[in-house]
Amino acid sequence: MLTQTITRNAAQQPAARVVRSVPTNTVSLGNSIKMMGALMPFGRNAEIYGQSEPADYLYKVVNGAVRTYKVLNDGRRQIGSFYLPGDIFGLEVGGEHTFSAAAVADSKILVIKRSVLVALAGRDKEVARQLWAMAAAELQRAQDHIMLLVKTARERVVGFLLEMAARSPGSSEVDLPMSRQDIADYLGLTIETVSRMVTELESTGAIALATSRRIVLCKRGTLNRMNA
Amino acid sequence: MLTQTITRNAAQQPAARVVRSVPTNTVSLGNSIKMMGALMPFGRNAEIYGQSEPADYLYKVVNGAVRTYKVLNDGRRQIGSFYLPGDIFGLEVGGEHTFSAAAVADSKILVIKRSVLVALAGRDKEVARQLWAMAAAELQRAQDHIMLLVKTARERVVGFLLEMAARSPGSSEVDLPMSRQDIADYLGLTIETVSRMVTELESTGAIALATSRRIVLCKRGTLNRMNA
DNA sequence: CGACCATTTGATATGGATCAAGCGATGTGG
DNA sequence: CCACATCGCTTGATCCATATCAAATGGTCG
Repeated sequence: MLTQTITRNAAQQPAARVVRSVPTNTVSLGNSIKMMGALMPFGRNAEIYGQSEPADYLYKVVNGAVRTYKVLNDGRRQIGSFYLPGDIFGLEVGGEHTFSAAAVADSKILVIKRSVLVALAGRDKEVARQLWAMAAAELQRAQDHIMLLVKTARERVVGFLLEMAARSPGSSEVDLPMSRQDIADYLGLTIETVSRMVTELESTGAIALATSRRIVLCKRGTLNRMNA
Repeated sequence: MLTQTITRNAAQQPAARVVRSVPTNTVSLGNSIKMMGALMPFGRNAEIYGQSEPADYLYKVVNGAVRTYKVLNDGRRQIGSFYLPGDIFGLEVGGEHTFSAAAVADSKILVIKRSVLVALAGRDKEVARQLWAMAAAELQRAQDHIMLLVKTARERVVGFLLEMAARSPGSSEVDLPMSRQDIADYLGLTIETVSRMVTELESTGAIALATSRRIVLCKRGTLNRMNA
């Protein structure tokens, strides 16, 4: 075992906790809610929040990408989810974060005070509905992840690519913001196995690599069939 | 692959959908809500609801045990969760069930109309809070499950036993209502591997088997350490 | 008692991990 | 602007954990 790769130091940006009196700008959260929030930049690998810190803020990815993850006692890292532009993360049901969060690439993140939103939800049915929808999305994500993790390496990689494609604007071409190591830690595989599976898919013509991070899904039927 | 074991027919009890004018009895749901519901018996392996059926009811295990699961195209079965007495299941965020549910052993299940509860939640803050807590528990379960699935076979089995122990009344002795096949399908392992790991744990004295379904956790420290 | 089902045990095969090295791109300092 | 270090990714060789295939054992119910 020992997938290692403990996020090496990094964090050159101020941590999210240090949100103080930043100039508030009105931005849309979810679909219809207009919320006050602070737009913060995070450098690649910068920590946004840590596991078991109080979950006082919600975050919306404006651009870039974010991963949530846990590091086990022995150093193995498991990525819980990736969040792409438009996605909201950091919503916890309990009082504190169950995962840590870090920027996968340089990102701009909208930071919203949780208490504001929760208070609002108490009065506004629509806000409450959206909070529910976020929790729902989170649960769906986790359940889909479970189904991925019991498959073969090939199926996991295919499943991952299809998932990313479904979440991307141009659905036939995927731009992966994360490294092979991130993918490996998400899929419970090693970096070598991920790489080999990608190579294999390419050699069968199921996908094509514009660059190692930019993948074209050629044979959608084949891929969908492999997704079992 | 091919863990197979497609739940063989079974279902000798009327399906839950057929809930009609059953004599309603008042029973406690969660902690404080008193709800109208129908108590229904389900025989071992009887289907309670099927995947992608409308989620019109909530269910509370009164006694026995329930599994939720999905069957993949190729026949592999993945169990999402086990529910023990006191647990509530069947709450979906969307309109329909994302898993199927079946009784692991002969069980009595309290069936509650969802619409009644949701309507009530609109008026009663406490009910709304409890619905939120249920969703939270569900998410927590899924996330814990993800962390289990990336571990070694030994760790998964240990993690499973500790989880079951934590949820059981007498915490040092566990009565497993489910078969080895159920455990295997929950952990993403084969029945043989589960059996071997149990045998191994027994031979090292970490656990003892009263019967194959009744397990005593002897060396809790050792087990916790293996749980990484 | 005998049939059936769940579980265990054994022998072998294999998918993915591990160890190791090579390669290409990116950026940095001289 | 080039030389070189670094980093991310790929490729290769080997090992090992778990799956697979097969059979024995044990418990339960008619």
